[in-house]
Order: sequence, then structure tokens, then C-alpha cells
Amino acid sequence: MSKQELPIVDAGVDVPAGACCAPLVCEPLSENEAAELAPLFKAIADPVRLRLLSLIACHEGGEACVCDLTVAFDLTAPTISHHLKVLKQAGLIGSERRGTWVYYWINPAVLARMSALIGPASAALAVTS
Amino acid sequence: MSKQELPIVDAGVDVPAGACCAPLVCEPLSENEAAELAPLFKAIADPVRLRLLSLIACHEGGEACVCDLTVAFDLTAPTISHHLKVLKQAGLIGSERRGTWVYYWINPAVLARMSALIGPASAALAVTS
DNA sequence: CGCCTGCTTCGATGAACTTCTAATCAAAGG
DNA sequence: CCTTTGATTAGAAGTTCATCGAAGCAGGCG
Repeated sequence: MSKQELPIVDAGVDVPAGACCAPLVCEPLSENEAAELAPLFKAIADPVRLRLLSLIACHEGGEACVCDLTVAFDLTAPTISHHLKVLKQAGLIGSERRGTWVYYWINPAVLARMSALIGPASAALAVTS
Repeated sequence: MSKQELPIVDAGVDVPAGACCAPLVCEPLSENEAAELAPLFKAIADPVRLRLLSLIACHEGGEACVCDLTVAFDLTAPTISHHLKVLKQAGLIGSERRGTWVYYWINPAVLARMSALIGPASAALAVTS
């Protein structure tokens, strides 16, 4: 497990220090903010990873074994492993080995941060249109 | 203006017909749903496009001229034009030429659809963690 | 110990993406 | 009509990404 596998979140974009209201509509995103937020969306900007996230979220207990996930796709195990790694590096999911199997779960905080960016924007712009 | 520039949305993923609650957590995303949602996130999974979206949203009147957007980046005009095209093809923004300038605005509905996917999921998973 | 199963890493390949320059189109004015 | 300014398209170069097969690692079990 190398150091590059640490999540790329919690790098200091918590809130622009003066952010009162909805991000994306209140004041323009800075170059740094955009550079840290884009990889989060890039992580879920793939049909396979979107379904992986959904499969994990829907699984009972909020956890899913890799073996449960692999069978849902027409892809090889290395490919699924690659996509899980991308999601994990983005901080969207966590994993742990328990005995024979490796389990994955979702990190709601990162998902919430992404939603907080576009959710208020869509609502704020909808009323003024 | 060619036919390929039509938005790729409203292609029939309104709601899975039996969706009662939060997408992503209620039942796993189908292959088709994921295939139509992923390009939406891919469109904003770029620092430049994220900032473009933010700049347009923050601009007074909810509209911004291309000339206003271009000066905010260290990129050439064709590159900005390309990114605006990607956002437009995803249905996230609309545009219109008025005299000399071309104006862009945000389509809140598509943004809302994306938020509706991940927002409820993050909330639902947060309480059970 | 030796093997088997589950999962990940490595290396390669082909497709997609970002960015540029050069050329083109569209509107406005002298 | 020609030129200038604003914006897009076309084509190319360099990079990133998704996917695979082969190899490697980690637990369980006979």
C-alpha cells in the first residue's frame, strides 16, 4: 500500500472561507477549488464506476464484497479492481479485508460535498429562470 | 448548427418507473441508466468546465458572454469554445447569439437531475453509518 | 507444506481527451 | 466591398484512460 493511495480529499477546500450560500452560484470557483473538485466528479463519470457505487450503496449493510460486484459486469476482475481503486483514491469508498474477502463501503461525506456544490446551484437557478 | 449538437439528455431516464426514493441507494443503477448519467458527470469532471459553469452561474442575469469567460483562463479561445460545446452537448448549458456576442446560460434541470442522484444517497448513507 | 481461490498489480494496446495553430464563419462599420 | 472583431470548426500532437492477459500476493484448507 503506497502513499499515493491516500484520498485526494480533505486538502483544504472545505469552504471558501467567505462562502455564505450556494457554491457554484455565489461566487466563481477558484482555480484551486476547481482543480480539487473535478477529480471527484471524474471518479464517478464512468458508467461502470457509477454502477459500482450504486451496487455498494444498495447492498445490505452498506457493504459489498468484490465478488458480489464482479459478477454484475461483463468485465474481467482486474478491470473491476482498477475502477474500485479509482473510487477509493477519490475518497468515495473505503475498503477492508476480512478473512478471505475484501469489502467495500461508501464514504457519504465526499458524496455530500459533491452534492452540496451542484444541488444548491440547480435550486437557485431554477427559481430565477 | 449540426444535428449532433442536440443535448443527450431527455432520452428516457426520467425515473426507473418504480423509483420511490433515493436513486443510487434504493436499487442498483441499470446499465442503461448508468450509460446516460455518466456523460453528465463527465461533462463537469474537468477544472475548466467546472469553472465555466460557475462563472456563468454567478454572472448577473444568469448569462455570460464568451468574451467574459475567455479572459478568466490562460487558454486560447478555441479551447474555451470546445469546453462550452461539451457542456452544451451534455445539456448543461444553452446558448444564443445576440448581435455580435454569443451568450451562455445554465440549464438548472440537468444540474438538478445530477444532484438528485447523489444528494439523497449521501444523506441516506450518512444516517446509517 | 502445497494448493486453491479471491483480489490486486504490472505491462501493453487502442480509444478518447485536452490543447494548440490555422482556417472559417458571422456580424458590424468605414 | 473590404476590414475588423467575436466565435467556431478542422486538423494535429501529446497525454490520459479503459481494458485486457499474465503474473503476483494473501488467506484458507487438505
